[in-house]
Amino acid sequence: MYTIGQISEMFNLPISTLRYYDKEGLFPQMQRQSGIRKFSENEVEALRVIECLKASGLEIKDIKQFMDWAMQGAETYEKRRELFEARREVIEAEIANLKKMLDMVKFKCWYYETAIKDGNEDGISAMLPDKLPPEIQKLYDNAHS
Amino acid sequence: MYTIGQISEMFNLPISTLRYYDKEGLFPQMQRQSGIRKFSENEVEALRVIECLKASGLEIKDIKQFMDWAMQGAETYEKRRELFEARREVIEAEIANLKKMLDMVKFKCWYYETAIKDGNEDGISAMLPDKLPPEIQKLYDNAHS
DNA sequence: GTAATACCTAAATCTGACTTTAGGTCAAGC
DNA sequence: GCTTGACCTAAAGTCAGATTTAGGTATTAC
Repeated sequence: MYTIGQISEMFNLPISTLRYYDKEGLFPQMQRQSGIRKFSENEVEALRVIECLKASGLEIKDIKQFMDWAMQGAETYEKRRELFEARREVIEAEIANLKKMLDMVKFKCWYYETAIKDGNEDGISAMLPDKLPPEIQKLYDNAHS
Repeated sequence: MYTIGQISEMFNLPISTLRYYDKEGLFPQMQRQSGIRKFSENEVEALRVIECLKASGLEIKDIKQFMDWAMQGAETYEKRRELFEARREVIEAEIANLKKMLDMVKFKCWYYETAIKDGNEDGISAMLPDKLPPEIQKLYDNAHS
């Protein structure tokens, strides 16, 4: 059993955020001892799921919907499975997009390193759009596809 | 040269968003013809950089700062390089985190598939935390590390 | 016994990133 | 000549996700 302060440190989340999540109904099982929240393993696992659904772009109200389904038991297994299948696709798409953005950023790192060495961007401009060094060309092409 | 409507379709961004970016100073070079915005290759490339910096979590005002640096020329190469180096670290960390979240989501997909097959969660509970099928155990361990 | 610390609530406030509203210009088609 | 469509502005409005404020309780430390 943990206090809200311990959970705040454990997950590196402000206490106010944990209270806000509780108010929004994201810990439907949480117990209290004379008004004070008691976070058990159940809430710790809930918080891991919350972080994961949040990272996938799900809104708080939809995370609450999931928690409500979880309270309803076996009859909502299918809905919950579908939710996670959908989040899986969203996260996979987001990783793919970030990899593309990362290639743009790596290209820009090379770009400014080179501009600093040269003192200007003229040499780089002359190599655009398809006469860049092979490794850099790959980054550039992916970032511009 | 493109109109705002063409750019809106090209980048799948609302026209109001493009006007907002312009108002915030993200297209410092943009020309106009009798009041109407003319997006050139320069602005198209700026928009690719905006999308990339935005994906890395940078705020609009900091993207504007970058555009201001770009207008100042060679004296800000080093600042711009540092910015992209920092964004690179942020994006790499975000990809690593999303991969962990993805493992949690994959674990949950398996969890509910299995619960549906079994009609309950009892069999799964009995395997937790370290007697899951090997592939699933990997997902679970990574998601809970 | 009183000061510090950790918890509590309800309600107001803040923030960033848009989006909508209300009103206007301008060129093309009928 | 007038309607339609695509553009324009400034200012107000929206929204999610917190965070802050203002007040209170309860336990421990000195």
